[in-house]
Amino acid sequence: MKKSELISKRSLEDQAADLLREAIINGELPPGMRLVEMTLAKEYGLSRGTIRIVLHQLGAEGLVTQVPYAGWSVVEMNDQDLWELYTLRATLEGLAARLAAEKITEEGVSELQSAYQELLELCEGDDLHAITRGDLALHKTIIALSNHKRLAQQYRMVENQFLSYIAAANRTFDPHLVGRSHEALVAAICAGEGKRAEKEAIKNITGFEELQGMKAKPLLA
Amino acid sequence: MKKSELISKRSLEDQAADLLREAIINGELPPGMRLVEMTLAKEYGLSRGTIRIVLHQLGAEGLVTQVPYAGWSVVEMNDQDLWELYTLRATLEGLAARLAAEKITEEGVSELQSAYQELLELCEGDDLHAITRGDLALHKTIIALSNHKRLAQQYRMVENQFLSYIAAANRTFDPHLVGRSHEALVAAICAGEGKRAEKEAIKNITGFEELQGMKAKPLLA
DNA sequence: GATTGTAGATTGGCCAACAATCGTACCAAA
DNA sequence: TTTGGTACGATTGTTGGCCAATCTACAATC
Repeated sequence: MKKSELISKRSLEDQAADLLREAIINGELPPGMRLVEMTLAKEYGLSRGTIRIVLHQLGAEGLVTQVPYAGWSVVEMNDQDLWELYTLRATLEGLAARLAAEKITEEGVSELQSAYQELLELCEGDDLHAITRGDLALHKTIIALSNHKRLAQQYRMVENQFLSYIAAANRTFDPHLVGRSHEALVAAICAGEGKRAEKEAIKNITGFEELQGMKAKPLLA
Repeated sequence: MKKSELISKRSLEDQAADLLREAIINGELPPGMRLVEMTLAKEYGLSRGTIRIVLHQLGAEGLVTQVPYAGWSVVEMNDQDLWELYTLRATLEGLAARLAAEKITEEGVSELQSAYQELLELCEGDDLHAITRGDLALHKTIIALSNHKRLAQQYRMVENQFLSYIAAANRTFDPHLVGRSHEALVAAICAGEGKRAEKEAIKNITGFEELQGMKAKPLLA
């Protein structure tokens, strides 16, 4: 543990960005909600300039949109947006799974296995939000194992937009489907089979896609 | 053509961001170059606050980095970064090619063909920079045909980082390889064969990857 | 040589002000 | 009823100045 991480030295900009991002992802600030610079500034006890930078930041992340001189608002998503998020997420996660499998280590295997075990245990219970978090944790582990900073960043962006939709629609994952459906994926990565891992990762997400009743063509032929 | 695009009403922030981005991509501002807020402000005739937002913007795009209280600088890339850009670009372009093929129209075919023809003609000459631009235009056409805003945005980010490296290394594409190598890709898309288009797109980029003498494992098995 | 000031440069963040623009409500004319 | 204008309030766009926090490099000290 690095000492430097214990001393909170993050800029107010970053901290405020985290809070605002979290609020959007949690659904506290629902899609379409208007965000006024001055109001946020007072709310967070910061100046308008600082908030301004934060909003531009979140704009780049695709969480808020701005109409010139009119104002900021939390993004609203339509079917096209949902489709974009699904296809992108599946593709990025496919790449991550492939890379993770290709460079898997013993340590990586145990990390992955423990994340998977934890998810399975959570699926025994009925705390849907906990299951959702467990599922995300597993996926995040795979992304981390791919050791690809840009991939991780882009995946995070997609995931955040996805989460903001989920929260607004008040959806959770189906616990029966979540648990076992990752078995093949985890196995493929641990076995170091990149090609298969990629396929399984994409199948996982496109499978969920159909669950949502979307009309999109599955990415896996 | 939208009228709104004809009326120049863009904010100074956006215009400045474009200029600065272009300067980095062109290599005018080489990797590692220090960027001082006050200096840029005077240079562009803007206030420090405006420049500040622009720098944060470009930071989110991965073109500049900031060390707290120390300053901004144009990103420098190492082998890991190059590898990340290649893998990500290949994957994104693979998805784009697949989607473009799946929803190709007659109009799309002619757009693609004309971009391809133009590239071929440019390859007859010896203006390397023009060939490079033609190549980028073809790829951009494919991205546009996929009709996927988020994919386009992420591809643009990757491409910009890639270009900033290219400019710094003073590289151009090999005209002999560029021209014909896209034939199969264009054909697959026009034929509406998504799976094949995806494969060809990835092959194209990973082929170039090996050209650069990189040790990365090709994405196509 | 290693450590410890110290000074200058630069960012971090705040504030107040004004300009530009948008949205709306309202009024007038056809 | 519809169209057009206009006045107004709200909000963003942009500026300039200000001071604190921090980094960097270099000098001074042991």
